Amino acid sequence: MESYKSCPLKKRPVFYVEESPAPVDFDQPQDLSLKRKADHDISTVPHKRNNFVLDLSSTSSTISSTSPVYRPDSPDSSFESEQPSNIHLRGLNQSEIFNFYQTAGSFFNYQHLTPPSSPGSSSEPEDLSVRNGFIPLPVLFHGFGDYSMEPETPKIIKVKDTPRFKCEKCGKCYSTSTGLQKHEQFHCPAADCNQVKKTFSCDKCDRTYNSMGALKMHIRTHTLPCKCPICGKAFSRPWLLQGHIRTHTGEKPFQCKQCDRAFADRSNLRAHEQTHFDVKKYVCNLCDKSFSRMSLLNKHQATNCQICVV
DNA sequence: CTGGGGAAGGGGCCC
DNA sequence: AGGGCCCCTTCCCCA
Repeated sequence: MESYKSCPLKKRPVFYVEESPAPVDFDQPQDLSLKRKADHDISTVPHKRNNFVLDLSSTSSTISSTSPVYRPDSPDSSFESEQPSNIHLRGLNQSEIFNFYQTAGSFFNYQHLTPPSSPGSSSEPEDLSVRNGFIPLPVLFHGFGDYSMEPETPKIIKVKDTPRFKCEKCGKCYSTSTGLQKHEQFHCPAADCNQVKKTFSCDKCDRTYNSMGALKMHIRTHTLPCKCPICGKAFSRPWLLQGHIRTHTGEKPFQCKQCDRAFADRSNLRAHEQTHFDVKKYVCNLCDKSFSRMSLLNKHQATNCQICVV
């Protein structure tokens, strides 16, 4: 059983529940949209303590619910307040129970949902195939008090288990392509597969970045979309152009508090301010001489520091 | 030669 | 996703 507790809600795998008595159409891609469907409006749920029954004894997979519809993927619904209080399995063999856990565990997204042993494993759970006609989950949902084993007359809703965006490596399902891309790129901390993180490389210089946004930002250094209206010099970012324009206007908005000097660039002011200190920011750890800039320290250590050179 | 200033590049974060 | 901003860094020039 995978836990997605550490995943942002929208990035968790989503299992889709559709209110319909029709047979499951496994050929159609699952609609995993986070947008609330009109016929699934959570506002129609009269109470939040639902009894769910999964019935796989018929040809179509169904979940029965004593309440109209539970929509865990509704963006407006609170996971904490709208969890079903009971789930009952009916007509399942050991393998089907295990499969239910594999899917419903992600669907309901509760780390509290303890899976049974996989079929054929050494630690077979007790035979729960018949127990008042229903199979209770060994561990239900913490914090929801009603653990009655007797569901009320169920309303049948259909379950589709065909994900639209599925990770081919680990099988996790996502509601959107971007969700899957994020998963493949960075991986949920709770994920147990070990894919290599995807990188985005620049076609022009082969530099690589760990996000498309970072790559796009880098590409601007090649395209240089920001042009100076005065001299025509091009820059990668607007604020670089802004700083450049100050060289034309002579504007120096960053003034030193220690002296009267002013600078067009904040970083240059910061470097200048270091010159006022007896002990400057960048200290040689061998001879204790300090410098206002790292470049000076590096230069010192490379050529001038007698201790370093020796 | 050294230190400082000017200009610019670029990653990361926040909105 | 993109812009703005912060911060650090680098390169070049000059006194």
